[in-house]
Amino acid sequence: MNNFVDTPLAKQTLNASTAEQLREMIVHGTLPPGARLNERELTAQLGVSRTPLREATRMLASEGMVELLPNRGARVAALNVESISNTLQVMGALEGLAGELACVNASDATVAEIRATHFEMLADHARGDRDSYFKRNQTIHFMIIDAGGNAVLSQLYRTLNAQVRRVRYMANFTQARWNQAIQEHNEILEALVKRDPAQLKFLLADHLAHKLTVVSQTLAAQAVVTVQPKPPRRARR
Amino acid sequence: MNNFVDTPLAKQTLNASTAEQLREMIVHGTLPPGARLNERELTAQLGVSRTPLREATRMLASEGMVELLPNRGARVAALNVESISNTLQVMGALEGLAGELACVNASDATVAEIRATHFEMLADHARGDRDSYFKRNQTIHFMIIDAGGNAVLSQLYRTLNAQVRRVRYMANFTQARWNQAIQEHNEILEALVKRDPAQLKFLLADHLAHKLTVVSQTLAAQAVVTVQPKPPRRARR
DNA sequence: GGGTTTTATTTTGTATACAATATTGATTAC
DNA sequence: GTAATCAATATTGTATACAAAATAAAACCC
Repeated sequence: MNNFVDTPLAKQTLNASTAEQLREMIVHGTLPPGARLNERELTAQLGVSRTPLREATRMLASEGMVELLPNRGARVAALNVESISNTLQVMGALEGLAGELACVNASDATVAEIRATHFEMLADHARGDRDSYFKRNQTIHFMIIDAGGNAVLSQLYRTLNAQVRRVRYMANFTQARWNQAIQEHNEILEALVKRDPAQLKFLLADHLAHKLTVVSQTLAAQAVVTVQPKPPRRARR
Repeated sequence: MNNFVDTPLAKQTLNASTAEQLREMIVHGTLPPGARLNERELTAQLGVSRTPLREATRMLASEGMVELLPNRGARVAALNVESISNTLQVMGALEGLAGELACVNASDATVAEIRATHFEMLADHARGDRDSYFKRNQTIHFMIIDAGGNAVLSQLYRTLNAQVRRVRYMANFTQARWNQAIQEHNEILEALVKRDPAQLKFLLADHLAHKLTVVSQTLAAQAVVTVQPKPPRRARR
């Protein structure tokens, strides 16, 4: 029941794996919002030539992860409150749809699996294991999305989710909010088990709206985004 | 109030303009669903080298317009009932969200402009001018989407819409359905003017559900998709 | 003839080379 | 000193060259 199946040694083209690495670096914050993607540096760092690197950046651009500046290369997309708020709004609409679909389309086995994962997440909460909780939480949301059986929706949701993951909002995640989130998840599961589309839709949208609040606060606190320092330049003859 | 502002002679990079041309060819049907994108042929046809062409196909792949087959190039994404149905469902959710947002965020001037365009569309209907109607109809939907003021949503909607536009469903668009669509649009406008989010959301989702019906019928009629014939091969010495 | 292996050819993937644009440091003018 | 200008350099955009894989024709076998 793992959605991230991809044998680590799976042979793929360089542009694809480069795209993955770049995504990783952007989500992880190694390439912070606004940072220029210098081709010379990145090719040296990733050990590939410019061709696959450029193809990768083009893909990321279409995903909204980077911005293309004609004749001036690419930079990591900014991460302001507005863009994240926009993204979360869209994700809310998608989750709502997914919830409706899941109530209709999900097999009993799938619902059972979501339920099981839900309890594992409760265990994470009880232990106070935030890292594990976040992963499990993500998994549950992906499971609900996928349970809808709409591949376009699943694909889109993952792309948008990667954007949001760039915000590191762990710090602003208080115990009180955590407890509340758990309560929301209990209700979400209940609606799913009851297969109540309207209710599940509402709960998921509501859940995401709360997330928006937390993320907004975090972004406001983080204030201005990081930009990369510039290296010195070789002297002229 | 034109959303398609892009000076035709605007100087941009070759990969961007190539991507546009490919999109055009795919939406227009020159490159039918399932067709392989032969780089040699396309470079000759478009007068560019492989580098910008490949960057363009990578962008289209991330948009969902083409599929990438490792070591076997790219082909135009298939157009079956399922994928289109999935896309329209997502568009429905997005339109619903946009409707809610538009009721809250749209300026009176914007609503007035949408209203004006609506009447022009009624004129198209009265004249039986289908081409003009379709364009105007598209414009109105884009206007509502944009009126929500969520750039992520607007961008996503346009990408998905391009997919759907690949289905040529003119034939299956009966006069009865046309009349009904006009009636739906009347109600949509009314809800927008009244700024009733819930109602507008419902109507837009409903409107798109009807569109799904028509498109599904068309696809069922079109049956299996076109594939390109293979050219003969030069004899061996 | 039908199926399999071998070899030629095409096609794609990646690296590099060249061209155009942008940037930056130095130089100059005031 | 500051602003404008200019030239060196870096960076990006595009074309081509080379390598690897896939495909298709031919040769072979039975």
